[in-house]
Order: sequence, then C-alpha cells, then structure tokens
Amino acid sequence: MKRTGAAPAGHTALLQAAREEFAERGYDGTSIRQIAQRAGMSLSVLYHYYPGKTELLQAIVDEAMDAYFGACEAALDEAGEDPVRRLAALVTATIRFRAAYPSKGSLIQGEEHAFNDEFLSHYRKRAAVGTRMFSDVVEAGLASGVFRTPYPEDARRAVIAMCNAVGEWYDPRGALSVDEIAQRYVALALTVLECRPAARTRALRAS
Amino acid sequence: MKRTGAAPAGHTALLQAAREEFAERGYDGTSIRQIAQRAGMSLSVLYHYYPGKTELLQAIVDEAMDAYFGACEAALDEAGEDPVRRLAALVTATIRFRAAYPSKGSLIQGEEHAFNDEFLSHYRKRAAVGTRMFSDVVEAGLASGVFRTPYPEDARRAVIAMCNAVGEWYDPRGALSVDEIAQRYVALALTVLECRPAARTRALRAS
Amino acid sequence: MKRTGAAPAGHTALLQAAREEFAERGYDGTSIRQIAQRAGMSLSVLYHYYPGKTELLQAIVDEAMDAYFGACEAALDEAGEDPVRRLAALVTATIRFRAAYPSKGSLIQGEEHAFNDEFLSHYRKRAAVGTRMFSDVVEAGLASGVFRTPYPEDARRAVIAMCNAVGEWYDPRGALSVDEIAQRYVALALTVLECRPAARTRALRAS
Amino acid sequence: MKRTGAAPAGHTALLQAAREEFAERGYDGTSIRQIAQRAGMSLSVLYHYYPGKTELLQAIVDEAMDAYFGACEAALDEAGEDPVRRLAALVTATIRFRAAYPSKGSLIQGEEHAFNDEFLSHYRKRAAVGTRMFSDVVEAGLASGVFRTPYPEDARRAVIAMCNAVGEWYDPRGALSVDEIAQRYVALALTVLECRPAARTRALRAS
DNA sequence: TATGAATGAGAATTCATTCAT
DNA sequence: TATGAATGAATTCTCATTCAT
Repeated sequence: MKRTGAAPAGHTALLQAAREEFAERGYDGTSIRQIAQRAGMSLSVLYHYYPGKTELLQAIVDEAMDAYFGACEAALDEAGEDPVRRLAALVTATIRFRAAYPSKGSLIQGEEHAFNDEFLSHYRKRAAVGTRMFSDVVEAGLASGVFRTPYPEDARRAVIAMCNAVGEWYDPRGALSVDEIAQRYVALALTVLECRPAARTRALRAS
Repeated sequence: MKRTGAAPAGHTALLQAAREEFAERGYDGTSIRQIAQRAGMSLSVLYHYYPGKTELLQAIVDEAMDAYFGACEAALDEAGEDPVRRLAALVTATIRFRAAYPSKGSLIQGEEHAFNDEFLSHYRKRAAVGTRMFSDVVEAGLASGVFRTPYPEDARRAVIAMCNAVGEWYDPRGALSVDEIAQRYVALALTVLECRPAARTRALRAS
Repeated sequence: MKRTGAAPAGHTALLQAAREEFAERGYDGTSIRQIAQRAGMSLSVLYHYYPGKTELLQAIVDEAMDAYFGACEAALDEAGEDPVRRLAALVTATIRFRAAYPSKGSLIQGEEHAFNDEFLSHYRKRAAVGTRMFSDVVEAGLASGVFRTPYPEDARRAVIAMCNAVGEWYDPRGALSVDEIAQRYVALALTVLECRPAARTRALRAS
Repeated sequence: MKRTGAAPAGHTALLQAAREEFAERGYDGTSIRQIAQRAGMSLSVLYHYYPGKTELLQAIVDEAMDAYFGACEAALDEAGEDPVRRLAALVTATIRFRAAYPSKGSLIQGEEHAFNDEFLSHYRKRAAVGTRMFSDVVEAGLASGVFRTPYPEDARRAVIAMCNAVGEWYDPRGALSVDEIAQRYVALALTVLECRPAARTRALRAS
C-alpha cells in the first residue's frame, strides 16, 4: 500500500471521502457536495481533481481492484504451487480486503448500473480475472486430487460468496481478529471443496 | 402467481414495475417517473396508489419478505423434525426465492440506507427471524450430532451467503433448473456443516 | 343565528370547516383536501356542495358580511337617531363580530388577492357600505355638535381599526366578557371622536 | 436608506422582490418562481442566495423588524424623557414604517402560520419588545399624570392598531405627506390616551 | 346524490456541472 | 491552481379539478 507520496495530497482524501459516502448512501444516493464536504474541500477543488462523479466512482473501484488483485497475486506468489496453500492465500486476501474496506464501498458491488459501457466492460474483465484466479486454483486442486467436490463451479462461487459476505458484518471491535477470521474461512473453504484431510492439515498448519 | 383478486389492479402492476426498476438501477437511481412509465400509468396515478417512493420500496421489501418467510415456514413444516431435511428445506426455499426475484430487487440487499428508522427496525426484526431459522436448524443438527462443523456461526453465514449469491448469476435460460441448482446447494450446504455421511445420504435421497 | 334548517346540512359543516382552515393557514395555505377532511366528507361530496375553492371562500366572506352588516343594521335600528348611541351600536356590533369569528377567518382580511375581479368589486362595494355606516354616524355627530374631532376621516379609520384588532387577541377564556370589552371600546371610540362629556355620559349610561 | 454595501448585491434585489410578491399574494400564494422572475434571476441563483422560501420570508421579517425597532429606538432617544414626546416619537416611527413598507409585506402580519416554531418564538419575542415600548411610555405618562385614560391596555392596543392600519390605505400620491399623517395620528393617539391639554399643546408644537 | 380513480399542471428543491475571474 | 457565482434539467410530491360509474 505504498500509494501515498505519489498522489497529490487531496486526491487520497477525496477518494477516502467518496468511498465512505458511497458506502453509506450508495452512488446515486450521494451528492458530490456531500463528498466535497466530507473531504473538507470546495466543489471547485473537487472538480479540479476529478472531472466528474463517475470518474470518482471509477477511480475508487479501480483502486480497490488494484489493491485486491495485487494482494491476491502477492499471496499466490508466496504460496508456491500447492493448491491448498494457494486457496488459503486467496481466501485470506479476500477476507482481509473485505475487512479493510467498508461493506459495499469497495468493489461497489451492486453499483454496476452506474458504470458506463466502457468502464463496465473494463470492470467485468478485471472481475473475470479474479474469478479465474479462484477457478484455476480449484481446478489445480481437483487435478491433483486434493479437492474432490463434485460441483467445482458452484463450490467456487460459494467460497467467493462467503468470503465477500464478511464485509457485511465484520466489525474491527469484534472478538476475532481479521486473521483469525481468515483462518476459519480457509477451513470452511477447504471443507466446501472437500479437501483431503491430509492436505488440509498440512495447509492449516502452514498458515 | 397471479396474486390479483385482492389488490386493486394497479397496485400489483406498480409493485412489479418498481421491483424491476429498483433492481436495475437501485432505489436512488430510479425516478418515480421511470416506475410510472414502466407501469404504464401517469405520475398522479402512481401517487394515487402509493403515497411516495419510500412506501413503494417498503411495500416491495415487505412483500418479498412475506413470500420468502412464508415459503420457508411451509417448507420447514413439510420437512418434519430431521435437521438435515429442515436444512434442505431452507436452502431450497432460499434458492427458489433468489431465482424468482431479480438480483437485488427482492430483499433489496444493500438499500437499507433508503429505509427510514421505523422501517429499518421492522426490517431488521424480520431479517433476524430469518437468521434464526437457520441458526435453529444448525443448532439442532449439532445437538443431535448430524452436523459437526466447529464453526456453526460462520458456517451458517456461509450457507446463507452462498444461497443468496445465486440471485446474482441465475439465468432462467441456463442449463440447470432451479430445483437442480437447489439440490446442488443442499449438498454444498451439508458439506459446509460437515454433515454425517449417513444422514446426508438419507436427506439427499428424500428430496 | 337561525341560519340552520335552511341550509342542506353539509353546507354549514363545510363552511365551518373551511372557515377554520382558512383562518389557521390562510386561503392559499389550505388545501381543499384538508377542508374536506375537517368537514368529515369526501372530496367528491365537497364538490357537490361547492364548485370550487374560490366559491367556498366567497361563500364564507359573504356569509360573514351578511352576519356583520345584518347585526350593524339591527343595532342601528334599535339605537334610534342619537349619533352617540348609533356609534355605540356600531362599535358593539363590530366587537361582537370580531370576537365571534376567529382572527382573520371572518372578512378574511388580507386575502383579497385570492378574489377574482368580479367578487373583488362586489366585496369592495359591500365593504364601502360598512365604511359608510361609520362615516354617516361620525358626520351626523359632527353636524349635531356632539363629536368634535378635527380629523373625522382619520378618527373613523382609527375606530374601525381598533375594533377590528380585537379579533387578534380576544380569547373567550379571558377575564372580560365580550360585552365588557365592547363597553370599553365604545368609551375609547367616543374619546377618539372627542365626544362632548354630556352626550357621552348619556350614551354610556344607556347601553 | 441605501443599505447596500454590505449585502452581496443579489441579496437585496431578492429581498425586495420577495417583499413585493409576498405583499401582493401572501406567502403561500407566491411561488419562488415568481420571486425569482421579479428579481430578474433564475431559480438556481435564488437558491444560491437563500436556502429556501422560508428563509426568504424570515429574512424579510427580520429585516423589517430591524428597521422598525431601530427607528423606534432612535426616535425615543431623540425624544428625551417626556412621555408625550416619547409617545409622539413611537407613533411617528410607526406611521413612517407602515408608509415605507407596502401593506402587509413588512411585519408580514397574518403570515405567522408560515413561520416554523423556532422563528415563531423569535418573532414573538421581538414583537413583545415592540409592545413593551408602547406600554412603557403609556405607563410613564399615567404615572406622571399627563395621560389619564382609564383603560391603558386597550388604549395602547388602539393606538398601535390605528397606526398599523395606515399601511392599508396609505398612498404616496395622496394629498397628505407621511409626516402630515403622522402629526394627525400623534394628535389622535394623545386623544386616545386622554392626554392633558397643556402637555398636548407642548408636544404638538414641538414636533 | 355519491364515489374513488384519474389527470396534468405546477409546487419547492437538489443535482451535476460550467464559467468568469 | 483556486473560487464562488451561475445554470438548467431533473427530482419528489401536491394541487384543484374532472370523469366514469
């Protein structure tokens, strides 16, 4: 997250403000005046940073995807070749991401209607890459025989859905830390994929 | 599903139109003009039926919850006492519900910010009842030893999340029917809960 | 006030409701729905009694003027020829009228802008008659030497203004009865007109 | 009375336009479109200056009260201690005020129903101060024996009412100047208060 | 008489955005 | 860069009134 330093100061404050407002009221429910106010700047200044509301949304979504996919790739790199460890890496990265960004303010799930056509296809392309990361790991695990789920597609969807849902209830003041939650979800995900006990034990010990 | 007969004609057409528009563009992204237009009536007529946009949203959400919880209760009644069959009943009802109502137009997930305080607490109360239905079944299964998940709370959340996610990709023209999808998700849910093989076989045969 | 019996039941309830609403919120601030509701009838019924909002206003104003001018004429008749007694009659009638009708709901002072041209001239004509009643009495008093004000026109306006103002503060639960107030205002009015002490004593004793 | 210099240009034009429209049609009878049009600006610009219709009304009323009470205080200061001269000061200030501001557009008599609770109490508080100014003078005059009215409270109301009524008929093109009218009303007011002839003569000569 | 549905114009207000400086 | 004024379209909602039955 070494993004700071490069960005022209106001940029990040603006993105942060927009992220929060969008998260609280949704894209359409938020006025750029509210964003400017929360960012502590005038409307005119806001327009100097971004040409419009849409671009603000897109910047947020893109930034979130950068952060998420970057984390995923880094985690995969570190995980090596073992499908179980790779799966654990993805789950952990997803949980951390959902915990870090408020509820729906991140990938702005459900705000796709606010995207214009160009950005929508860009977004879908990147989202597909994300899906692919999971699919690849699941397929690798099936190929090597450590995963045995009869419904790989649905199992992959289930894993992603349950990880994403963490963003809806996670509270930093809760009893469990993010990483403790991540551990549990790794276990649950392996269960969903019907991971062989031996491989599972190895992975859970490792992380 | 022609619920007509009770409702004064335009009411249902209006709800249907609003459901579709809200699903496509979100609550704030939808203008009541668009709703009226889709329902084929003038703005004034819309206001003749409903006192405002909020009430329209609330009516939709309430109706959806009525349908969902009604289906759940009926399914539970029919399932008898066996926790496995009860779990299967809830999963099936949820999948069917998510398939029947377009994406986010049903329980209007993520539009809570548009609820006023009164309705929000009403909504949360009902939602808690839904959560409870799942919790009760999970607990009963754990008590009787057929479920063995070490994380009942998270497993329950995972099951609900994966069922809800069906609404995001389900396409009636797809290869699998709703009930086939439901069968798969019952299997996945039982896997998540670490259901004993014997009980599982029994349940999957039964449905 | 034997007006009842003739009017078709709903009529008077309607006028009463309209009078109250207009008094509370002004003509433009009142919707005919509010009037219908206060009168306990449906919109359609209201429109059966009166063709529109304007006519309702005009009916109220006319009825109020009927009541007021009727009372004035009766009082003048009873007063005989003495200017002092005639003045006392007018003042008393005016005070009683202002006390009987809520604040501005009576002659709807200040709602002339809501009158159409035809009614406006009709209203002005009647109002002029009212003014004339006072003027005549003042002039008679001057002619006979009992009134000695050097500014008859302004004195007349002052008397009328102070009587009308009673409607703005009169409270039936107050310490003084309407007639006690009227007595005081007769005294004040005679003072304004610089009535000769002898004539004054006679008049104040008489009433 | 060119108050300009402080206010940002459009503000005063707006207030003037609103004052005139409100005076002609009443608060509820006036649309902000009409105000904007009379002020020669667009709706949006109007909203740039004032956040809403209510605030416009309140600004007008407050400004009018500032002007009136300011004039009263200045006049009282100049009048010295003599109750007769003080009374004359108040009457003159009131007449001038009523003549300067169109009919009911000033203290917006009779538009209290359009005030919100907060402003209503603020308004009533200031209005009470105005009442008090008159009461104090009347009481002082009674104490010193120059006023002899047996009904001080009603006399005070009468004086205020007759002065206020000037705004309903005053026409700058009339035969009498504002100050000539004021002189007459001072005389009438002193008559109402039953001022001692000696003191009266002195006061009428002085002004 | 009576009714509830329907109508279309107009209400106040907010929006994202641009412009002149 | 930065600013506050300006813009005009769109927003939700209310209005007085009429219509079909």
